[in-house]
Amino acid sequence: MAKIIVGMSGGVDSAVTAYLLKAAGHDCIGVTLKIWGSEENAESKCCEIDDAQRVAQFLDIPYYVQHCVCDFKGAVVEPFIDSYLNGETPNPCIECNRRIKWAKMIEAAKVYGADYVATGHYANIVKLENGRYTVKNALYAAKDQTYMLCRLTQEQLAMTLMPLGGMSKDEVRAIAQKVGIPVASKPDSQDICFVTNDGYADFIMDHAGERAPGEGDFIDEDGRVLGRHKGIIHYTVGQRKGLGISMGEPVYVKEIRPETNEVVLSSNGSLFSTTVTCDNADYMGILPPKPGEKIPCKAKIRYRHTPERAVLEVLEEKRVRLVFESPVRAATPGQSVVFYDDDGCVIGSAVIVKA
RNA sequence: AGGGCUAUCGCCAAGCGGUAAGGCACAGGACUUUGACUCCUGCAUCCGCUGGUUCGAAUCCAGCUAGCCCUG
Repeated sequence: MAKIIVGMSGGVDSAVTAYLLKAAGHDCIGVTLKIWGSEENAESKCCEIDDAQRVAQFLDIPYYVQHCVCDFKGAVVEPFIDSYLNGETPNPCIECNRRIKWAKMIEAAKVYGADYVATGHYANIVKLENGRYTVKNALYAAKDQTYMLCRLTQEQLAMTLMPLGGMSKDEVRAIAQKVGIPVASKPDSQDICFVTNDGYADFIMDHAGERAPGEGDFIDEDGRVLGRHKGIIHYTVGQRKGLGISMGEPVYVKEIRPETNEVVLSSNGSLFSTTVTCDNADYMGILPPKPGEKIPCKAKIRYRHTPERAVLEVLEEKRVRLVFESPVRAATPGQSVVFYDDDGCVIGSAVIVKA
């Protein structure tokens, strides 16, 4: 029997996690990180305190709320905005997991003298033969969340439990249903949690102030002006909808150029690339490799992308290049690429800078 | 000023006397931790205007209007 901090979002997954651990005889403490939102309403979808509290009460476990709005702003929201202003499409959840969620839960574990922290993520934590910890694909690929967990540290992984890694969403819901957990039929959350109602663009415009970018030109690959865009932050590479421009055939965002405030449009065909250059590399299942090393792997270009065969080439300490066996579509600057081994274990990750 | 050509949904575009294809864009929905991709559904009772010929016209005729081209 262990003492475990269970991160509770107010959703079904974390509720079932807490239930399972308690049922297994562990001493659970529910914790919700209040990450965003004002006093009254407007809570983030990642920390619906009311629901989380009801679940904790139902399960009869101690429950605490940890306030970390300030840290969250600095570690997640600011970089998120900067990234968009820079023409990228960030994955804020990845940074949030490492720098806020796990950091805070582990802090709480120390405070409450807990041995582990647990979450309702669909992933498995494994200790490899080389002694390192990593996350391994969930049994059911549809819900696999290893992508968002790719930057957790060894220390964090060493004391984390994810009991849902071998379960399907249906099984989890069934358990919640059977046990009578209050949020059993609550819909899955999606979208970035702190962007509540207005959507990304408004959110960024509200927070960017002076730096908010204005309208600019849509151009084709040869530089010809095709029309006007609403501002760089409204677009992401590979996007088709919402361009409002009729070319006879579908056109997609190929590139975003913050320096000139231009958005380059192209056909679907020219969105594919075989090599993807990344920065900010981080390693999980292996020790950081040396420049010049080449590591065969399977890589994911975005959250919903089935891993594809590639070779990871280490260029510099933090800089890598992925060379894919077959071209990948719309590699997007700002998005993380996660490399896996053949067992579905995370080798490491990096952030795309250029396709 | 003469001559020629064109005028169909926001854009492109079929249609050639028998009762308005399609693509793009757009809207709604499904999926989704990229407002992404993808998928599903919807989207001109009307063919520049006015008359005429026909059982029947966007399709033929006349006039008008607009745009383009050529010749002075």
